[in-house]
Amino acid sequence: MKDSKLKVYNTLTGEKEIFKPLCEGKVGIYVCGPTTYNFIHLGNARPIVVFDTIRRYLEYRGYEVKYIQNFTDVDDKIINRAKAENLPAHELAQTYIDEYFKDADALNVKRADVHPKVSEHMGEIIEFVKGLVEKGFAYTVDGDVYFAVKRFKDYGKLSKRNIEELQAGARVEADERKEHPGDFALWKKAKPGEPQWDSPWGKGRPGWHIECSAMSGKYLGCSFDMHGGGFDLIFPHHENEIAQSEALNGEQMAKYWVHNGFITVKQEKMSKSLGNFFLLRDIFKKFSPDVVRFYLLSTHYRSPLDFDDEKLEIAQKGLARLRTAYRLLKEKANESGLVKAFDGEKEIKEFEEGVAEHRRRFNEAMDDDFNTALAIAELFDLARLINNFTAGGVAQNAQGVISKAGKAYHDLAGVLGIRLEQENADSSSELTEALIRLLLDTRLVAKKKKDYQIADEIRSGLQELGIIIEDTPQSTRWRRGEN
RNA sequence: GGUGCGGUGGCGAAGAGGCUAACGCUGCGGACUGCAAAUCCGCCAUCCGUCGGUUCAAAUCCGACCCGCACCUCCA
Repeated sequence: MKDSKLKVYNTLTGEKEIFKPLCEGKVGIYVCGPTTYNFIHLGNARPIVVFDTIRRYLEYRGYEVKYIQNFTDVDDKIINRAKAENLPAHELAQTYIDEYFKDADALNVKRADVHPKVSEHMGEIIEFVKGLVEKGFAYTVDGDVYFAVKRFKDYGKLSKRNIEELQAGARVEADERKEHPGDFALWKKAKPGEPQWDSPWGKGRPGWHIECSAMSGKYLGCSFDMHGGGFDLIFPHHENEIAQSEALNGEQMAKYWVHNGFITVKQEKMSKSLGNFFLLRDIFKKFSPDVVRFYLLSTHYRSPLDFDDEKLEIAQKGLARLRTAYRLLKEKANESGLVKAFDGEKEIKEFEEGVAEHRRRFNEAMDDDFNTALAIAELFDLARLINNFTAGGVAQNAQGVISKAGKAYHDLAGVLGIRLEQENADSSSELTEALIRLLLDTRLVAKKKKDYQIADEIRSGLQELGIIIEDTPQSTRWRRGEN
């Protein structure tokens, strides 16, 4: 297998570039995580799943990945919501951090190496702001500290705008105290009743952007490999992070800036302000987290992805198809010699080569800017190949290749975080399984007597209970319905 | 107004100079089945927003235009 080159689209340069980590074999990734004032919605889930998949792929390719995702737990929205609910802000934030993990775990998202919180990094943040003031990139006005965009010559390089344009298009009224309308707060003076911390400029709290600069620096260093988030973070959030970090450290903050596209609803961005958002846990009532993850990866991460139930139903069917192939393979791997005396050498060889070919193409797809849509297509092809091979049963002499193929198939799906083993949704006790078996045996007797009415009644009765049965020449197998 | 992204079969979605335009869903035909389910096989875009241009060769490059979306303000 020749080692192809991984290419990544870099927002900074606007091009797909060969991925070359700063330090060979190691990758540092920082992803902007949620502001924890509510359950996460589908739009929040996309970057979480996308970057988790990127991480998994890099690990699969042998990189040692250090993955950081923050929680913004000090913020206006949290404060407002806490007030409304009459709760301490930190308590509210912690609640939704806990809830975040429930959703993310369900989506099969691996935990980051560190999930830093703003509230636990005040020291680093204050030091950072102090540094910027000392270097002359920031100024103080009445307890607030602002970053002066005009003093940072590269300002606008990520979002491709210049400072004059910003001024022209500004829709917010200029704050008279700022040197330039584009200047943003590094530190905000405390208002009564709000969470606050001591600082050289008096009591206050950090601005939004500074946390990511301070925390990424702490865990990944001044310069790291990849920084990710949604498209809407390019400006102003990431632009400002770059300004802060590069002004202070004098070196490039992150080498690759990676941004995912939006989830849309009827072609419009899903967002809180439009009110057209869907909470993940509401979607989970109808579709399993695995289906949601599969759906999110079925389109390239930079393209917009429209949401509606029908799309999820299609994803559900697709995932079921992949799982069926795996299930059948497992089954055949245990039915050795049942149907066939032996498989032909030629067929076995072709099958093995086919599997290797699909793995190669899967890698190629992922190497091309993490093209999960294409990678999934390879999974479908692999499923068909497996179904074909196992169709007539698998003989003893092919058991080895079939279990190897099963492992390869399972591994590739795992790179995308897709679980081929359907978890037993609810506890199916030994007793219920035995009872189902008993019914199926009874049905077989009925079938032998050609009493199809009884046989069909048992089948439809089980189906209503969510049990789907499939007759094979040898016996009858059963499974739980799709989900 | 500025900046960026996109328009591919009934639907979704890959492909970015040259093999029959992947893959999934749907539909149709067939195999298997008592009937199903699952699976397999076959068929379904002379064509890739429109009009020009470059080229031996273009969904793929260039130009103009039309349409949609996003960012420029908290937002993943």
